[in-house]
Amino acid sequence: MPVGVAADLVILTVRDGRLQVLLIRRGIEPYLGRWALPGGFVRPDEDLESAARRELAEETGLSSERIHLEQVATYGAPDRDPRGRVVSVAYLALVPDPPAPVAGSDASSASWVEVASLLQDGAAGPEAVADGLAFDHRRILGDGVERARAKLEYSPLATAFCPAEFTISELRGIYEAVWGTPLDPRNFHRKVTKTTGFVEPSGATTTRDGGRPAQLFHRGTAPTLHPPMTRG
Amino acid sequence: MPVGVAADLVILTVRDGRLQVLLIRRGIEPYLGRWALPGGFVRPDEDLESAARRELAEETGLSSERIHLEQVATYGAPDRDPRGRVVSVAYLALVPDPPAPVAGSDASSASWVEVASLLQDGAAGPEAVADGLAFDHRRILGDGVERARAKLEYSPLATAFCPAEFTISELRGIYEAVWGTPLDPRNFHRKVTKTTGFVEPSGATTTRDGGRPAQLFHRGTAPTLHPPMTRG
DNA sequence: TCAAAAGTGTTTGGTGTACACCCATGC
DNA sequence: GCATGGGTGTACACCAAACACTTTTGA
Repeated sequence: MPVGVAADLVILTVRDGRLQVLLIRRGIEPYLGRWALPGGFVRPDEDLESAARRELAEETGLSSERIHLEQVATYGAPDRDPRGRVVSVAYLALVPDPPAPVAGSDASSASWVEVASLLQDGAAGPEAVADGLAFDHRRILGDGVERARAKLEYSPLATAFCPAEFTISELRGIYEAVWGTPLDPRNFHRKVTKTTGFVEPSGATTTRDGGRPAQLFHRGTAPTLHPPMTRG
Repeated sequence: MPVGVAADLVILTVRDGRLQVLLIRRGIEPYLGRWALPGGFVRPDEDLESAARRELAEETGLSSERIHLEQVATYGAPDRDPRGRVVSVAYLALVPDPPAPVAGSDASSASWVEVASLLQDGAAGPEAVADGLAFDHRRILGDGVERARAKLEYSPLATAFCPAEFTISELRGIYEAVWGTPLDPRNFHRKVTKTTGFVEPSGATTTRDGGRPAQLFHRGTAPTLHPPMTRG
């Protein structure tokens, strides 16, 4: 059975207060000209996660080491790729805001696209993005986003969207963008700072968000959140 | 790149109040004579989940349709199988208590093994089960069990371990076996019956557990639990 | 009548939510 | 001073843990 194994990436970021995903405009058939998740085949002696990290570096130029990357699921319907049997292992990557708008490596171009416009209920309205994503990438994107949303509740994952130092407001902005709901700034502040190991004060302050100076924090060490954050 | 794609199964049940997993005694090299998770290669025109269901039926004789089955993760380290490159998609199956003790299809034998004895901290003590599981199956088992433990909290998954009709005590026994902690029978009863959509009374009662007759319930329709069950 | 398990009531402390209020800066 | 966002205090509702207590069966 000749089977290809690919690693596809759901690379998420929060820009302008909205959740966005990195997509590639396909330069070859099938699905020429359509948007697709970045990815590629796993090499003969390459681990699955190594392949995902390599693709991530190729597409974003990010020296992947510090980027959060986790496996989401594997997709293997026999007819998911018209070229033949391809099993795709999907990875979720979370990157802090201002990663270079990306350099197209081959004849394809990449860009950040708002997730909300891709996941409209119903089959990706035509007015959204062309005719929707290539292959089964809409489903993969949906699963990846759902994973991210769920993990924000019980893990400190939201900090993976932030630069090394951030304010509580900025962290709240991540939650609001990913969940799509407004949160009470005061209760959020209390909750985050009282959950041990979530964030730790760096001592510095900033006024970049306007108003009274805000304390800067960096990620804590807790692997899970007790108690969890609750969705609006 | 010649790559084999396999589906491996973590088949869990609760028997005698303890969490057990179905293992196969390997009849061929490599790892001849060692315990391993049941599984096999995905066929050319077969979906991944179909392959998992087929293996499940072959190993347990269970007409898989009503069995809970979900994908857990995919394992693809280049050296995980000495025969060559094999990427394995692991599935978690939960079966109600008394599935036939299994009929060995080929030269191998299958049996239920207590999970606790396989996952002792440290590298599976020698006294546990032979020299531990074949391949990277100990890790796969660990991931599968962790998935099950986590999902009991926020989903009605525990009912997948139960027959069509069950008492609240029996359901509690599932939680206690999977989590490995005792739960207060009174608070558990209240919590389960008050969480809408978790279980629904069938009207009948039974005294099979001794004492006062207990109401029988069947699974409800809620996909998730609000509020979640909490681990002791 | 007793043991055993089912199920209910009640108390108590913790936690999430809503919102009033004060603080520290830029303009 | 005033607008803007940062951060704290507090009242109330709800929920979970602990456990006393009643109910209904089999032996």
